[in-house]
Amino acid sequence: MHYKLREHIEKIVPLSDAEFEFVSQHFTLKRFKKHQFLIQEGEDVKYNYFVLSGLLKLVFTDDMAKQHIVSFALEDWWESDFYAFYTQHKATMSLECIEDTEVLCITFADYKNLCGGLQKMERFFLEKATFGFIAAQRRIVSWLSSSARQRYEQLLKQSPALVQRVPKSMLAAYLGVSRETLSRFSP
Amino acid sequence: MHYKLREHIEKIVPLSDAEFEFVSQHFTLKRFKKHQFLIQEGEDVKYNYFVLSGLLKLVFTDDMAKQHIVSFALEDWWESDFYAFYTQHKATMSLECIEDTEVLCITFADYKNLCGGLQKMERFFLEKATFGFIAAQRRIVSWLSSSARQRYEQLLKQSPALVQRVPKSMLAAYLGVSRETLSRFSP
DNA sequence: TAAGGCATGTGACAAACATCACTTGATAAT
DNA sequence: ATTATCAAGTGATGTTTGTCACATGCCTTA
Repeated sequence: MHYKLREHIEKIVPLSDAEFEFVSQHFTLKRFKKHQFLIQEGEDVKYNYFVLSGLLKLVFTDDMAKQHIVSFALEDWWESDFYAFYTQHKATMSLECIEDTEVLCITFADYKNLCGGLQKMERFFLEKATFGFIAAQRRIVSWLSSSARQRYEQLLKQSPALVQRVPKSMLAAYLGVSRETLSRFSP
Repeated sequence: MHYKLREHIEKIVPLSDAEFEFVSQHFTLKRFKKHQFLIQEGEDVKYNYFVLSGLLKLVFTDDMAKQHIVSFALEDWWESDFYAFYTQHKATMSLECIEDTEVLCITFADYKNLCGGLQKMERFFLEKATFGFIAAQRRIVSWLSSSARQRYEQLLKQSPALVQRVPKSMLAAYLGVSRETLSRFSP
């Protein structure tokens, strides 16, 4: 069961059958339909999510009610409002389905328990957090050093699969440009 | 020795004297003068640095030879070209002193050794990486949802100590606006 | 089949920001 | 004491991007 999770973890740390059985017990499977919310701004954040299939967007809504896409989550990604999840505060962002999506959920208590019970999993999450930080910092660098058009072209190169699965208006909300400006980039 | 490091770690995990002695053995103390480089773009990244005193800037230089400040490192911060450090690639950024600075250095081999030898330290670094990621994501959100002027005002509020220690031209390079534009924000 | 919703493109104009050139004042070096 | 060097402010001008308005085409659903 959940062979995708096992393969994902074993890219970083090898697991015996018994160890993976222990890991499995901490997760529950959930399914969501397009447009459903996994996290709503202002509510509690019960889970960290591992995406088995489908596509999610993590959205921040500003004072002008304008929506900004902080991150997309495809297959094999972990996603949540991490600040809210790790500190047990209310959500400052929402997490919404762009497509029908299957996820494995883990509560904060189970996350702690899993890391405490199996050192390999602490190492796994350390690796994930480290490279998550590096990826976020690279995005900051690309903001600092490139124009909106260049960032769009980088995205086309680096994530062609994503580009084909989401409307351009969402890519605009992710890149931080208006829909109209992005529309004028094509030629 | 290195009581600052001990206090810093003990904010997250308590340590016995023997445990801290073990931790200490993995670090070496170095001193640098203003304008010296701890990391040079294109070279190997031997260390991750913990800042005891002073101030560093992590700089990315683009194709137009324009310099962008990815991050400042004050007392009690960890800093390095993390991608290069963790993957043992060549540096893509440089790390330079803004003031005379004292750091504790740890090599990648010693980092691995420390995490393997003392589980608490793996938990410590997991906590650091997690909240480092969250902080980077918040900076992305502020890029997406605010103007240059608003980001400057946020910085003035959130890091008044930093603002007083670095020239405005560096704040501009950190915020991603020109020196001249930032200069016109004051009134 | 008709009607509504959504994604997309485009023109006109305004706002934000960058760039270049020049100046001033403070600090550091000889 | 004099010259460099650097931080910082400011005017003039151009580029990039946002906003508003409207049109088109596609898909869905009653």
